[in-house]
Amino acid sequence: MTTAKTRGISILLVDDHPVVRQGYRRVLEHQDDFRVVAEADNAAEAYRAFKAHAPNVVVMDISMPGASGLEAIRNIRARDADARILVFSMHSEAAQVKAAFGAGASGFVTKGSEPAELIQAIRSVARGEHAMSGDVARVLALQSLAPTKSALDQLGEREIEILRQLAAGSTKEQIAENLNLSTKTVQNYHYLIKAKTGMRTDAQLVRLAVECGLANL
Amino acid sequence: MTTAKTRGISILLVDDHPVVRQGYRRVLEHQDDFRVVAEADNAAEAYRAFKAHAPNVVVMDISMPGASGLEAIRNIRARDADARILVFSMHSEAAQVKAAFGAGASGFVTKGSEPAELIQAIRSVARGEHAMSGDVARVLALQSLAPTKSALDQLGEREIEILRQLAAGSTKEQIAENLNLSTKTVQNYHYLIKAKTGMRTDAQLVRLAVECGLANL
DNA sequence: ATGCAGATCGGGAAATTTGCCCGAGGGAAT
DNA sequence: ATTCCCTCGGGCAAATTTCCCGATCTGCAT
Repeated sequence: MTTAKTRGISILLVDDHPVVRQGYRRVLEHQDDFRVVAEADNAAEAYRAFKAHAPNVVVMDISMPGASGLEAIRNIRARDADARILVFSMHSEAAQVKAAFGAGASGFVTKGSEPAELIQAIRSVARGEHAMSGDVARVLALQSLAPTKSALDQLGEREIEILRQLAAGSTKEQIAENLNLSTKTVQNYHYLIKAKTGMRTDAQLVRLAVECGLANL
Repeated sequence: MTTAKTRGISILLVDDHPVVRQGYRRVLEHQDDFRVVAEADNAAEAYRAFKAHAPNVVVMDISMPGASGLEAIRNIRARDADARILVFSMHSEAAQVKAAFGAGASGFVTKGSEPAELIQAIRSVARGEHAMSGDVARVLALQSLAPTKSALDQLGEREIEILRQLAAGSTKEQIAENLNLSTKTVQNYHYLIKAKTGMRTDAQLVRLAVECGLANL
C-alpha cells in the first residue's frame, strides 16, 4: 500500500520452476519501470504473496502441480476483484485460454512469444486492458469460427476429471477409489466420454486429453 | 576455433520458447565465465549453430516440436563425438533421461532445479564429466533397482508394430485389416503386450509407446 | 539330421467389461 | 414450481479380455 501505483509496475511472479522464474525475473527487471516484488512456486504461496504485496500485476504459469493455477486465479480474484493476472503458459489450447479468462485472468501469453510481447502484455494488463499474444488470439479466433465445441466443452466437470485420470493411466478401479465412486459409475462416465467426444479408442482419448492440455505426455 | 577454451565456457542455447531462452541467457550470463554464443529454437537450427560456433556446451530443451530433441543430440554427436550436451527438460521420466544419455547427452537437469544446480551442471559437463540434478538422479536410481528390461526389448517385431498402431488410436479391427490378421490375433497381441510390459491400461500403453519413441504426441 | 527356442498366427471358453437404457437425487435457472 | 442438466448407479445382452492351447515357420546349435 505504498506508492506502488505512481511509479512503475509491481509484479508478482508465479511459476513452479525456480530457474524459469529466475529467468523471467531478469527479463522483466530489465525494464526499468518493472519491479518484481515477490515470487511464488505454487497456488497457496501465490495467494499469500498477493495479500502481502498487492502487486499491480501477477504473472502466472498455470501449469503447476495439482492443476491449481486456475484455483489460484479464482482465489486472488475473490479477494480483490481488481487484481490483474496475466497467465503465461506453455500451451495455447482454446479450452485452457477460456478457462483462464473465465477464472478472471486479464491476459494470456504463451511462452512461445517474444519477450517484447510479454512485456507489452504486462503494460496493457497493468492499464486495466485485456491482452493476449498473437498466437493465442489466433487459436481463439479459429476455434470461435469452427462449430467444434472444443470437444471438452460438452463434458461436465466430473467427466473431465475422469478423462484426465484415464489419460494419466489410472485404472477404473483406481479412479473410482480416488473419487469415491462405484466402479460402475466410472464405467458409465468412460462410456459417456467416448460417446460425447466421438472417440472410439482409449488411445484416442489419451490423445484428446493431451491436446486439450488435460494431461501431459 | 578461437580461444574459446582458454577462458570461460561458450554456450549454445536451444529452446523453442523465445522468452524462456532469453531468461536462461540472462541467468547464465550472470556467471562471468559463461558466454552464450548462440541460440536456436529447433533441431536443425541447433545443428547449424553448433557447426558455426563450436560451443563448449550445448544447453538444450529436448521437448521441442517434432520430438526432434534427441535427433538434434544425435546429429551433433555424429559430427563431433566430443560435443558436450546438457539436456534441460521439464520432466524427469526415466525413459526420457535414458534416451537422452543414450543419444549422447552428457547431462540432464530438470527445470524444477535451482539455478545453481544448472550452473554447476554446466561446469561439470564442460569439464567432460557427466552431470544430473538431484531429482533426475533419484528417478534413475529408483528405476534402476527395478529389473525393467526397457520394456520394449521383450517385445517382438509384430508386437511393437501393433503397439504403435494401438497408440496411434487405431481400433483392433483397423489394425487387423492393416496387417492382414484376424481380429482375434490382434486381441491376443494386445493381451500379450500388456502382460509383457506390465501395463494395465491402454492409456499406460500409449504413454509407454510415446516414451519409447514409437508414437508422437 | 535333429532338436530346441521363439516368433507368428489363431481357436476356445470362462470371466469381465462395454454399450446402452433407465431412474433417482440435487442444484441452478426460469 | 417446473424444467434442465449434472451426478450417480442398476440392469442386461453383447462384446471383449484373459488365459490356455495347438499349428507353422524360422533360425541355430547339436
